[in-house]
Parts: sequence; C-alpha cells; structure tokens
Amino acid sequence: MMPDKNRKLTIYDISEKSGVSIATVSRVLNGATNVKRETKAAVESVMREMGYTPNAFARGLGLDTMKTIGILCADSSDTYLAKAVYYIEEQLRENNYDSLLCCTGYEAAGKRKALDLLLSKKVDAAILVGSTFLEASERGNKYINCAAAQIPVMMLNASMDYPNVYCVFCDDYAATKQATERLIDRGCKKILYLSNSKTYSAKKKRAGFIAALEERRRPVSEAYIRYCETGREDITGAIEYLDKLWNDGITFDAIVTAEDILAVAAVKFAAKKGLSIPKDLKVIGYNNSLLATVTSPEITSVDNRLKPMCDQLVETLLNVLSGREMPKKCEFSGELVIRGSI
Amino acid sequence: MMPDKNRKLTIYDISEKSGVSIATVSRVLNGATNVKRETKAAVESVMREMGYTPNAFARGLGLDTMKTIGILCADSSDTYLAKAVYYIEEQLRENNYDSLLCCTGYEAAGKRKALDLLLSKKVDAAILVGSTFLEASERGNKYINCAAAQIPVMMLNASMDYPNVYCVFCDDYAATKQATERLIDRGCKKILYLSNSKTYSAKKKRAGFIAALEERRRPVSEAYIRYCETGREDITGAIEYLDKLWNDGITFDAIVTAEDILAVAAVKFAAKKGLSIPKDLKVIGYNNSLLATVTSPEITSVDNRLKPMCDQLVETLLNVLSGREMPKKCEFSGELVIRGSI
DNA sequence: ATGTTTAATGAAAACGCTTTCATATGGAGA
DNA sequence: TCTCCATATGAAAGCGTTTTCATTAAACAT
Repeated sequence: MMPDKNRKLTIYDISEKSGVSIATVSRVLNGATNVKRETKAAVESVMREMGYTPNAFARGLGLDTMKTIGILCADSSDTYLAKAVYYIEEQLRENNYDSLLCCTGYEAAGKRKALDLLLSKKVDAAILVGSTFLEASERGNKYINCAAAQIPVMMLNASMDYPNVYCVFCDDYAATKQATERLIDRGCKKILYLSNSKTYSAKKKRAGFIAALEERRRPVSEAYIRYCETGREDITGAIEYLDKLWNDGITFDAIVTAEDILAVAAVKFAAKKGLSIPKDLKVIGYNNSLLATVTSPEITSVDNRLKPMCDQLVETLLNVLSGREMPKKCEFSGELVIRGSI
Repeated sequence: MMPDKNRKLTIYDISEKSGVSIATVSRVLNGATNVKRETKAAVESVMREMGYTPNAFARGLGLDTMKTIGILCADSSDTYLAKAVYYIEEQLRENNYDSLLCCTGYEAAGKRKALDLLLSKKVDAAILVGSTFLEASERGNKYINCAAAQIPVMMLNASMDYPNVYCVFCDDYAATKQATERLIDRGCKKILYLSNSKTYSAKKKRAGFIAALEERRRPVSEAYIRYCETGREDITGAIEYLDKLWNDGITFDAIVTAEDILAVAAVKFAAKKGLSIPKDLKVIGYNNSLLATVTSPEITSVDNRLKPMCDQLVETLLNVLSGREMPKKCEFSGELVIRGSI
C-alpha cells in the first residue's frame, strides 16, 4: 500500500535511479543553474516518482542558515497573541522565511524550554510575542539574554535593555492616560480601573491611569484600582466581581479596562444592574478587538496598532539579519477608537 | 559583550575543555547512566559556562525520531482553530513530544508547502487542524496521501479514507439537524440558515439543516439557505446582509448559524430592527464559544466537544506511534447548550 | 596472586546533505 | 588543427551529533 516505509529515501537512491551523482541531485534540489535541462528534468521526475523528501536535518547540518525564525507565544488561544502571531507569520512567509511557532504556557520553565528547543533547531532569530516574556526580576530574564548571545531576539509588547534584543511595543501608558483623561473631562467622578493581568504592559496601563488622575488633580484610591482574575473564555467571573464591588459600596460612573473582555463584562454588568450606557456608566476597552463591537452599544477601545507593530517588527528583524544596525526600541502610539460606550 | 558569535560551539569544544572524549559529552547530553558522577558534573558545568546548545540538525541526523509532531492550521488567528491547537499542544507536551506549528493560509499551495516543510523536518506525525484541509476534489487531497505514505496523519474536523490517515470529528450534521428540529418544534415557521464558509463541516451542517426540515415535512427553500462572506473580525457585514435580506422580503422568525459570530450578528440585527429575542426571533449559534455569552440575551449554541476531540486525537496518535492498531475514524456528538436566545 | 566481571571511557563509523575542487566535454576563435 | 573557455558533472571532504565496538581500569571471587 505505502511505498517502503522501512528505509528512508536518500539522495543516493535518486542518484542511483537517475544515473547521475549525488552532487547533481543536490544541485537539482537547490535549483542550481548549472545543470543541463534534461538532466534536471530526469532527476526531478525520479524524485517525484519515488516520493522523495529531502531531510532537513542533513541539510541544516551543512548550511549556515535555514531561513527559519522561531516564534514564541505563551498561549495561541489568546486572541490577541494569536492575531499577532498570524501577522508576523504572514510577513515572514512573504519574505521567504519559514517560521516555527512554539506555545510555551505561562510558566517560566516552559518558556525556557521552548526557547532552548528553538535554539537547538538553529533558527536565525527568535520572536517573543507578548509581554508575558518579561519577568519581574532581572534574574528571571536571564534566559533571554542567553538566547540573545546566539541569535537576535525580537520582543513584541515588551521592552528591555539587553544587547541583541530588539523591542517593538505600544505606549500603553500614554494610551490609558489619554483614555482616562477623556473620561475625567466628560465629567466622570468615580472611575474604576479594572485589569486582569500583571504583565509588563498591564503595569504600564495602570500607571497611565494613575497619572491621568494625578495630572487632573483627582484623588487616587486603591479601592478604584482593581485586579480581577478572568479566564479568557469566561466573563461571568468579571461580571460577578463588578457586582460584588458595587454592592460593597464601591460604585462608579466609568470603567477603564485593560482588555476588551473586561469591558464586555462591564456592559453586561450594566444591563444586569439596569444602568444605562453611556449615561449612567461609561466604558472603555483595550485592544480594539472584535469583542468591542459585539455589544450594544459598542465599546470605545484603545487600538494598540497591532498590525503596524508586527510589520515593523519583521522589517526590523530582516534588517538586523542582513547585518544592518537597527534601533533597539520602537514605540507606537495607541489610538482611542470612539464608539457608543462613552 | 556576547561570547564568540563567530564560530558555533560544538561538542568538540566541550570535549576539549573538559578533557573527555566527545562520546562522553554526548552521553552526558543524553543523560546516559554509564557516566561517572564527577565526569558528568564537570562536563555539565563546562557546557553551562560556555553557553553550549546542542545542534538539533546534527542530532536529528543520527536519531530515528526527534519526538516532534507537526501541526498544520490554516490560520492561528481563528479562535476556534487556535483553541484546538492549544489543546493539542498541551497534550503533546504532557507526553513529552515537541510540536511544530505551521500556519498555512487558506491557499492550497500554502498547505502543500507547509506539509513539505514538516516532512523534511522529519516530524513523527502531522496533525491537520480544521476542515479546510479537506479539498473538494479527490485530486486536491493527494498531497495528504503522499504525506501519509511517510508518517501518520491526523485530521481534526474532517474525515477521509486514506491509509494511515486518522480522523476525529464531530457529527455536525446531527447537531445542526437537532438544533433545527428544536426550533421547528417550538413553532418557528420561517427558519433561516446562515453560513460563512464552504468547508467540509459547513456542508455537513447545511445538510443537517435541510434534513431537519424534510423530516418534519417543511418546505425547503434555497432563499432561506444563505451564505454570507464575513471577516472573522467584522460583524457589520453580516448585519447588513441580514438587513438587506429582511428588506427584500425574506423575513424569518429563527436563525440557525454555522458559527457563533453570525449568531452575534443576528442578535445585533434584531436590536437594530427592534425585534425582541427570543420572542420575535430565535437564534442558534455554533461552537459554543465566548461569543455566545457576550450578548444579552446569551446565545444558544452547539458545543462541538473540541477539548474531548483534541484529547482523543492525541491519544490515538500516541497509540499509532507506538505501533498499535487504531480505528481510522472517531466521531463525537455535538450538544446544544441552551441559553436565552431561543 | 589470578582470572572474571563490571563500569567508564575513547576511537571511529554513520547519518544525508552541501560544496569545493578537479575533470571531462563541446564548441568558439585563432 | 590547436588552444582556451564555458558548461556540466563527479569525487570527496565536511557539517555536529549518536552509537557500536574495543579498551582500560577497577572490583570482585577464588
């Protein structure tokens, strides 16, 4: 039924069957120009006939580059990360680079292991997608430094100062600050900040929120800066969280969130409580994802320029790979997309 | 700053520096038991000190398996596919397999190329995630057959009859049929079926819809079986589509959709038109994703058992890899999760 | 002390490809 | 006809591991 699963076909089999040397077969394989038309055709036909697939390991041994980029991502089922990965892969493909994606999970050990895996596969560079790759401690980031000693490392949504590490990120601080200011200027008195992660960019958003209040000389209360654990697949937790908060007397007339899903929860919370949006409660999301458009009214959200960031990241990478000197950091500005929720 | 980027470290460098042969270094690398404690410690310390990473290509050349599974997925930014990929990777990791994910795009050429890439990387098996990998024509699927001649191929959400190809899928036909029947039994007279893809499983859903009507002796009208191109990031298109349909006189009292995003569009359409859900319009989604829970009311949706399917797929694969005979097909039943929209 | 196992190590072949260098062939120009 | 180039091909070395087989050293039984 299936052709000879026992022994794997090699270049030698093709060589023998087509009556040329392995060197010539290799040339055909690599599209070298100095092979006679007919020879080439003959060899190719033999390859097809026998169902030959070159062995990338053997190939990689000889070559200095396999034109392959490693991509690391904590969790491909996170819509935001997944989109980023998609944009990046698309760009790489267009530039004739293969990509290998590894999902690492959120544990430090998983990240380290995945990066090792990629290093051992001799990728030309590694792309770390998402701020989860930035650990709190300097020590926790050492593995990135090690990797960067061997290949260029690109980071999306994070910023650090190692040699050979290039960062592309959005100014989440400014974007959140601006969003908050807008609410203040519209007369909101009790603004809640709600976050669901503790990553690098979550910290920047939080700082932006506080900065806005301070700049406008409003009181900053820890009671109004909240963290709420949510699964990405479940918003009921967040709704209940808000409900409890409200019942505990922490009422609010606006919410700034760190992610659209929390904003959706806020909208549903309002419906449940009989609050009218935007009259009684104004809501601002983050990421400007599909989720911002599924509710009624739709949600005003910060667009953090994912696609342009990804494009920039790949462009920088390609430049680095061709030996050009490149800036280590590239910052984008978020943009508030106004919809019915404010 | 960075240690010797020029020449790559090999096992020889470690061997030399630690005063043992490369064979011993290799043994340490592979955790062989027959190495003296002290020797092992010494070698390991040298490796760490020099920042050595083994070369997977060289390694792969010698070994017969690299315990690596290739995963193919048309588009990792599709939430459903991304979730599937995540579940699968998780399972594989737990079973000590590495995985390589390639996003192929929806073009046939991309799929072929990605599969070739994986084959050349000598993965132990390939997993094709999503029904997009099943082409309409027998000829279009030949590349899968070729791959299956070399390694086991697993398919999620599709079913075909090649040797060495194992399929895990959900009975979309029955699930859609059941959902439709429920609507009929609740008294719905004009049920619209709305789909946004033409894949294998989309066809099964459509057939299920028609079968339900026929079985209950209701008229089947092409006007009520609709296809609507939507981006996964944009629901306005679908809303407008419904709006136009309605204005053209194709009114309906229920909608069965092929994906939750269409159901969300239906809910928003109803809000726009002033139709009350579920009184004036009943809506059923598919996939039971987060999207089914973001609207008010929430959407009744078919849960197609993604997690169990993925688990089963990996289990079957591991069995196949260890040489056991396994059933070529494994079918799951969807389950209608009732919420406020009907 | 002697012979016999066992544990630890080294030498060298093998894995499947790329690539350099050398060689053969076939005109073009004299 | 002879030289000189360009083109097409082959032989063989090298890429960084793993692994088999042989060897040495240590431990044990007699």
